[in-house]
Amino acid sequence: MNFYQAVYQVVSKIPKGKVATYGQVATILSSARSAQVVGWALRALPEDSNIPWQRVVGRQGRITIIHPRAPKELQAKLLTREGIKVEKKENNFFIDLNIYLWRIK
DNA sequence: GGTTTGACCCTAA
DNA sequence: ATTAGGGCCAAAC
Repeated sequence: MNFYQAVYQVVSKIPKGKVATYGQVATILSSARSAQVVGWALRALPEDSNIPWQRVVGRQGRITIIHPRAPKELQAKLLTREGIKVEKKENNFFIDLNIYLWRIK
């Protein structure tokens, strides 16, 4: 299994209503400095994928997506639909990690 | 196999 | 507190 597949496995485990950070996913994969590669993996997903890519955000809870087919407004909308409160400030979207961060027991 | 590319993150100032 | 700069690393060429 390649790194991308491993990323998809972890992301699939993020429960609905929670979010994880790129760095967190990388850390789970014992590759703490590969946060950017996690983003790369998600960017490679097909549009009709069933992977919950919208549940991954930046370290500060900010939506950092850059993808023509998936604007950040879409990610914000999908998260809102899952019951997550998304805050818009200055053309950016933020999630309160104190509330919504996925914590592994 | 060297080079390029960033849905990132940490550090220093 | 806020920001610019640079390191990171797997894939695609």
